[in-house]
Amino acid sequence: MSRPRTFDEDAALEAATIRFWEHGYAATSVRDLGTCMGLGAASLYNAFGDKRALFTRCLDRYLDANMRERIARHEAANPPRRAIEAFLEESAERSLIDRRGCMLVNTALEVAPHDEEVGAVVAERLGELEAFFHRCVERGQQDGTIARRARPRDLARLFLTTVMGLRVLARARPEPALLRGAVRQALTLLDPPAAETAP
Amino acid sequence: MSRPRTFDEDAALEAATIRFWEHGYAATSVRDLGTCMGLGAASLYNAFGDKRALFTRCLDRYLDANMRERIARHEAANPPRRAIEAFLEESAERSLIDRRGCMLVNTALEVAPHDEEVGAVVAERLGELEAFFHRCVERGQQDGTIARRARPRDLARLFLTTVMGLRVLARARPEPALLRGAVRQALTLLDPPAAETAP
DNA sequence: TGCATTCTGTATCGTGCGATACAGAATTTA
DNA sequence: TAAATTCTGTATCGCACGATACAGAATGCA
Repeated sequence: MSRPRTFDEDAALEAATIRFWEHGYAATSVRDLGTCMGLGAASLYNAFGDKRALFTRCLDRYLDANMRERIARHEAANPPRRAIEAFLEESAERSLIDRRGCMLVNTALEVAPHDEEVGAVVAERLGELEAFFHRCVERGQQDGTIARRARPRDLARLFLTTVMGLRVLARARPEPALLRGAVRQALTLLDPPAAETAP
Repeated sequence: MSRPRTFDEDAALEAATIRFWEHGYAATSVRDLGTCMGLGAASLYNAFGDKRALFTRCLDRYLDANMRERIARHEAANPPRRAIEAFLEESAERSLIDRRGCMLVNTALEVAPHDEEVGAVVAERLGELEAFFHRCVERGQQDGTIARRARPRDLARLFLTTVMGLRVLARARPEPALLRGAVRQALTLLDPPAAETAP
């Protein structure tokens, strides 16, 4: 009943997500959003509530399409050790290619400290990423591809920290050698003691 | 000649720095600054130029009083390996105690991507921190306190990444076990191969 | 066809922003 | 003491912000 929408809600959300991703929360105005979504102010408020509600929908959308997608993809396609390697390497390469950075990291710094609800979402998603690393380390240690000397909990914590750090560094120093070097060094923690790796 | 200032420029800069540190660049208004600095708008603009010029002075000030001070202090008081350990541990503890996070990290994400000059300052300071780690690793490898298997360049890059990552995580998950675990794991890279540390 | 309902475009609200104008107060130099 | 210069408090500029009001357009249902 009644008049139907003349715009594609999903496409509009996608456009808004990109805008928030590129410019952050505060620096994106409702007029910016309306323009890039192709909506008047009335349609925007009618369909999505206020700016903050739209942002949280975009954040969830981004995290599903990026973080969760990446975890699932690497975990499905690779054995545990390789999944860790692939995730970290992809994080570095994405940071080098895409100047927008990571919306999760941007949000963790800009919004999370001043917004309890957003903060909880960010914390939960960081927990998911940590859990991914933790699973992979445990399984890799079981199948012998990952050195057993490290505690899975701490290793997962460091990998999580490394991903966050890569995203920050990339914003000011998008240098391949820097990011790849950091990843290479982090991944040495997976190697067996090595000392004499020879047969 | 002429009427002298009735305020302490250094104290005013300190107050402005704290404000920018806590709220970031965009979310700090010139009126906020005037209030916390105890200045009218005219005095503020007369003494410091516009908002952006004041910010860059505050950023430099912050980095001198924090990052450079910390590097110098740890490097002067400790042998190289211990300097790295102390710096990373202090980074974690500061992140846990001080909810403001690190102004360098905040700026790297909020301002650097949209401001070439600020971006150059951030990149240069990150380079200083990387150089500190690099020096310590090289010296520690020479005096035998740091394992020789790692490349100093990559190890320095990872430590830099770790510090950045800690600051991000702390904003959304200020959990001692998380930050300390990551630091503990990063520092194992300094240990000799260890192979069978067991009895 | 006509009523109820939901969309959409436009105009506008009140607020706070960065920045400036200006007059008067305070100080040095002559 | 008078002139010149620089500070300071206040008032205000034009603008963009997030949000809303309202009338008209478009649909479903009776």
